[in-house]
Amino acid sequence: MPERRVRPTIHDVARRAGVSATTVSHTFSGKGVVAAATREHVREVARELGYRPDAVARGLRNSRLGVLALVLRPLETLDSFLPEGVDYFLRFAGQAALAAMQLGYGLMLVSDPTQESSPSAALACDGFLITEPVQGDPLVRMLIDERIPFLTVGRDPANADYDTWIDTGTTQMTYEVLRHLTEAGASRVALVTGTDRNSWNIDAENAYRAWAADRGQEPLVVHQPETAGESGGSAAAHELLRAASPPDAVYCLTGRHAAGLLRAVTERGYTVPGDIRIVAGSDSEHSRSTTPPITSVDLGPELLARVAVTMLVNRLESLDRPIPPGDLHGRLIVRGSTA
Amino acid sequence: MPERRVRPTIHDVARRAGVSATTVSHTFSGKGVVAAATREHVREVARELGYRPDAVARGLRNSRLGVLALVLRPLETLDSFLPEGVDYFLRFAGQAALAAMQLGYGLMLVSDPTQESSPSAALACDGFLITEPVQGDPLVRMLIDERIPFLTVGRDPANADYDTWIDTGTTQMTYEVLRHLTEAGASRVALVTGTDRNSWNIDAENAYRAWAADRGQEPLVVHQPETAGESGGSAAAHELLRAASPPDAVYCLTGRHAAGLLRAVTERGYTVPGDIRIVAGSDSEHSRSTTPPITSVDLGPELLARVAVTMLVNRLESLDRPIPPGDLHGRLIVRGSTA
DNA sequence: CTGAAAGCGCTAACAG
DNA sequence: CTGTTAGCGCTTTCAG
Repeated sequence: MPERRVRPTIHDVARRAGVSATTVSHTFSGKGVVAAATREHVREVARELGYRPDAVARGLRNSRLGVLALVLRPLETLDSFLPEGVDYFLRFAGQAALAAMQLGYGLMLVSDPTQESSPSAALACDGFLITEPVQGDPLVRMLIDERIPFLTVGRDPANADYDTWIDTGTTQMTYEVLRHLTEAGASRVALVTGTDRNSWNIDAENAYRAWAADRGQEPLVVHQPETAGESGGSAAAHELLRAASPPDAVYCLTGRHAAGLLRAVTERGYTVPGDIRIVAGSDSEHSRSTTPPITSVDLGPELLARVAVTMLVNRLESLDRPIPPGDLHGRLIVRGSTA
Repeated sequence: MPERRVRPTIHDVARRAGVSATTVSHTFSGKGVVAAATREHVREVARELGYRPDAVARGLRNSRLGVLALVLRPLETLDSFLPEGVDYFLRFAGQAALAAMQLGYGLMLVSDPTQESSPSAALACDGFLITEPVQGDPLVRMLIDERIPFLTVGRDPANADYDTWIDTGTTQMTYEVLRHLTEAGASRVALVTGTDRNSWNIDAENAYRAWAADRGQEPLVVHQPETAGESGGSAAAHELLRAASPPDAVYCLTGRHAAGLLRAVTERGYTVPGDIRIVAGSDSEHSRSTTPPITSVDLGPELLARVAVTMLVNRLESLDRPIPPGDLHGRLIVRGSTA
């Protein structure tokens, strides 16, 4: 490996400028008081030398690296080769990175740092963003214990010890979907959820059960691992069609389950949306490109990400930057599978 | 802001284990020689205390943070609110992050670190990945000068001083698209490129001009800024239709230009693909959801990202991990706009 | 095989 | 306003 050229240090600048290292430090950190003339001179010399403060050394002193960590929980349960159907997380990550940049931070994608295997740089981040923490999430626990600032998108369903989470409005959206299905002519709606114990799955199932109870209906719920993808959807289809009173509408929380279910019921000769209406809880390539395309919930990850980053940075810096306005609760995109 | 709980340091472990800090350091870095029994004991104590080496302090000594930086060049010229139609970069970033994780690295999304405004942590990264560097890219220059390992996806068209770049096969793909259009019945093909001076735009235009010259045809090229999006596509349409001999096929390198162009020509009463065939050089939501859907090149960012990360880490560690196999040159997805 | 000592580049006190 | 001093947590000679 080629040796890195030695970057000029604060001492090089100090010597060349005829001042002390402290003065250089102060002119760059803006902390101490430096005469305007001195400051100008130091800046000038630094520019000549190509000096830039070293973030690592700086971070060592003030434990502030200028980096936010992003943990995309559900990605960790997914296969290594990122399948289609996870638009949500990529859109979230991309937007979060941009927002962080604009606030002067880097955004690092990391896997769970409670795992020994994770890059140790993860622990050095200034704050954490966690999407859809799982029930009793060990990372949330650790961050609380270590007093590291963090924010979760969706809450840890088993942890009441923190309030730094963003409500993604799953309950409300579930009712909206159920209403939509009813209006589209469905009389018996089933639910297919994933098996991760996160608030998304849990809140949706609770809302569904409450709704069913309200209507005096027997709830019809199937669980399939998120990782099962389309074949999980197809398995759910078989299970549902065997039921005592089979559904005429299915709400699948994941796009891949929905796509698999659509294919399975179609192959069995049912028409969609004639015999069975289908809605996906997360919009994705998978839901758009089927025949018919699947009515889906667009969770609006872009806005969610911007809001989350802004809130976290506000916490980090005890500031009050305005939170980007807008509805965090997603919207239903009606397509052929229910229309 | 709450004060962080003090993490145990190497000294805490040393004291508790009755050894010196050096020994602890050695057992964790694997560098020196430590008796097996001692090593076990130290590990044990460290576990009790919840000790994990501090990546920042460690990085200070050996300038190795365990983090890869990813610079998505074209994103920087885009509006802050990430528009639809940039699937490519998000898919690339997501996959790169996963690949990096699996090799024990974090992946940090950063903006150009030659800019003063960028988070200074950016400079501390061990290696850089740059997608589509621009002509005479200042970041590439800087990385060469500073001897920081890097890899570009697409080359810097004006910099022959490095060979650590991945060929995305733009030239070859351009010919493939032109052939496809010809086979679809086109006799006069125009090209719409972006204005960023990167190898993607440049190679495509060169290939197109060579192809036109071969056929003794007058080339018909329009440039529109990437940022212009759909309205850029619509502007291109107006320009092309005014031409002395208007095209019966258009190859738009960006998905958003293609979508705008499709709309504009349709509004003017042309049929697609009857009167005009359209191909987009980059697959995206925009190209899929139009009527008709637009034939597009899927650049395969997932594989590109995995290959790039693996190659970069190999360089960093002077290793020879196998490069994920597969064709890096993208594939054409034929849709209604040419069929 | 183990440990003492000397920093990596920077910043936080505190004196001048 | 500026400089001196003393480390942050870890690694690295180099002697035992």
